[in-house]
Amino acid sequence: MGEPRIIELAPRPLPKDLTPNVFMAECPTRRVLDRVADKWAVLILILLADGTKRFNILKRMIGGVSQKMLSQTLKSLERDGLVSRRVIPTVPVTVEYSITPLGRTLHAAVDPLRIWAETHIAAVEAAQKRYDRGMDQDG
Amino acid sequence: MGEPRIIELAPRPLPKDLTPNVFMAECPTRRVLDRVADKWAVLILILLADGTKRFNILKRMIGGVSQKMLSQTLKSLERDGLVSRRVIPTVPVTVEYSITPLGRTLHAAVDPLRIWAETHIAAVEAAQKRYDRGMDQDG
DNA sequence: CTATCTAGTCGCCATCGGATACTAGCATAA
DNA sequence: TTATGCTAGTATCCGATGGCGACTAGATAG
Repeated sequence: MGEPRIIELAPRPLPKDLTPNVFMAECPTRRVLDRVADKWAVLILILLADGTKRFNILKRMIGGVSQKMLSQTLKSLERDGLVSRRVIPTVPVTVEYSITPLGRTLHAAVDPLRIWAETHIAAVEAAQKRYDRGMDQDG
Repeated sequence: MGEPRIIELAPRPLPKDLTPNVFMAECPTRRVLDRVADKWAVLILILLADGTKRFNILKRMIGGVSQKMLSQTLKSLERDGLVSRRVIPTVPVTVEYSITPLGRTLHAAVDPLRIWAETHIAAVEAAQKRYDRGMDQDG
């Protein structure tokens, strides 16, 4: 297990032009990718990119999110410098979340995912129906 | 919980130009986004976009993935029509996984995530260090 | 007969995530 | 006065998710 040698049947030598590191569990870029590849983080980023919002507003706008996951994801995003948190000492204390410039660059990268989902939803559902029907009628 | 009314403090009427549905838990696009926002799916898509690969090759190339999650994620991706599976009746049965045309369109959307991770890794790590050090020295 | 290769599946267990309850200070309702 | 609700969370319980190792099966190597 120390040296997982790559053995390919075809003479293809391994994709060198892809990227050297994201596939290694220890690489920092991999950790960042793991963070980005999170459904709640993506939805929060997209919402905050449109404008500053309070905690409960986010909670109401993101269907199915729990307080726990929302506060937890917001905390992680804040730690990563992607969103900023501002406490306003109003009568019931108000907390505003905003996207940072760094977060905005990430939003530019994740928004195509939402676009893709909306564009290709029909194709995905058709594939699912086909898969669930048969799978054994060849393909 | 039947009708979670959206109440904004500011007169902003809700982001109409963002998207109408991804934020509703029941919307199909949301389900697709949940699938896309999966770390293993992203890594598999990126690898298969470079070329057809066998199960164990993928397992060795993706650091930290378990057989269970790999076969499970591949099955989901196949069901969604994003990758195709081909069984080759060799001596120990060989299974080849390829990206489909539909999967290739998704790859075009997820690859910017990898690029972003590699580009902004330093900024994220700096933000994390700052967060872990103080947090109370304003921000 | 034992060991190895293939592509998985199964069971055990730790962690993750969802639902509910609770905090705390002020406003409204009865 | 007591009760309820609003704010932004936290704590707890418990089911779902995911990782690890063992196991399958058919053939080949020794």
